[in-house]
Amino acid sequence: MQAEANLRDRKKARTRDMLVRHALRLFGKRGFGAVTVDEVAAAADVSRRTFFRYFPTKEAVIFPDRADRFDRFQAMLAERRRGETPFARVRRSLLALVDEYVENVDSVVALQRIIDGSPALLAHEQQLDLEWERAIAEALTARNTSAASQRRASIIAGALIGAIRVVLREWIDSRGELDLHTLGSDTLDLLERGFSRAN
Amino acid sequence: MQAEANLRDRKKARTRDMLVRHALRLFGKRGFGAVTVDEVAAAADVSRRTFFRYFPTKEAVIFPDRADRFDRFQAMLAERRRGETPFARVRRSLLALVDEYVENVDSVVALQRIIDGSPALLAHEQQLDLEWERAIAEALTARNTSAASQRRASIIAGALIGAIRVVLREWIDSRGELDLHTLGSDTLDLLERGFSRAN
DNA sequence: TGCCACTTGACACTGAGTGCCACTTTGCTA
DNA sequence: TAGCAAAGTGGCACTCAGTGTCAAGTGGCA
Repeated sequence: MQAEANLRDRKKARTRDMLVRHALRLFGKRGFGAVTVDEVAAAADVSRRTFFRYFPTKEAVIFPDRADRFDRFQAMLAERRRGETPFARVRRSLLALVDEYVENVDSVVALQRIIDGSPALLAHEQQLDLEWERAIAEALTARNTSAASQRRASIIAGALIGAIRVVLREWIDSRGELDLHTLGSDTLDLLERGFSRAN
Repeated sequence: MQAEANLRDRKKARTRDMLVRHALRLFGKRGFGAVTVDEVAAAADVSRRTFFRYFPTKEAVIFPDRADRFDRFQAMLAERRRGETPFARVRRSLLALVDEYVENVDSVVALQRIIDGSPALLAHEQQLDLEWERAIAEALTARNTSAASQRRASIIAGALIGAIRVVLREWIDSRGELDLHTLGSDTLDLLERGFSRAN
């Protein structure tokens, strides 16, 4: 993104990276709850106060680049193709993210192990999903802005996120053994066709 | 439940009730974040330490009887009727809760207003939904215990909870103007028949 | 080089949550 | 009904997350 950056910015990026790296290392070794922010800061060789200048909370250091992924997802949603239904656009955007996950199985699995060890992190993770739900709901609303239509879009978005959460969880629990692309595709089919149909 | 209770138990119930009552009052007036546990405890005329003997966290005092509702839901799920499909059983159990909500619109709306004012409470609320998701997934699994079948049940449960969350939210935002029973029923139809069908 | 803006560290403070212990209240039995 | 054991409570000290403030350090740029 920012190929050119002055020394100041490079230092900041480096500090941030150090904090994330050491946080993940320590949390992975001893668990999220058993490591204090002081320790993370000390490991990254900055003061405790500086940690909180880079991350608003202790939890936030665990989710350093979720915002980027979300941005990519939104860019995908914005890209409209002729003859593509709103739902198809959401499907395409979601499935496009599959490769990102598959390519990083190991780190995703390791991260999830840390998250599962802390209710605070699990809660934080779910909060982040709300953004996705809103984005999907918006993408599905199209131009028809009747209240009922908007409601329907929101409900579908909620169901999608709920289902996707489970699918990702299953895939991670299988340590990447399952085929995430098939799994995701089947799940979208399931929701599109309805539970009552044999699929 | 426990019609007979000795003095000790009655005192405990009373203290707990006082804590909940004053917490809701103070949070409702000034917001969750602006009220300290000390103040709640003082209002209920107990020590801060005692507050934490009744509730594990500050958040917990907001959700005092969710466990009861969940128990009732599970009891409903356990009640099997002949010729009833698993999905129909879930539908019946969910719709049975509608009246509970409708009867208490005002307190539900007031509570939601408090919850919406605090990310911590929103997160806590979502965590509680996971129990429901697990219960529904279990109810849908029936006897077929193949991995694929269990996965399908979990996915459907996730989608259901995701959709229900949105529906409840819409209903609360309407301050109970919408017909929750119709809304819930339509939503279950939507999921059962699939998004692609015109409903 | 020197000035300005940005970044950092140190310190003090608030509030949530926990362990511990002494004290009081309640239940129960001899 | 006296007295003991158990349950409940208050107070205190402590850890840790998170915030405000300010002085000192460091890089950008003319």
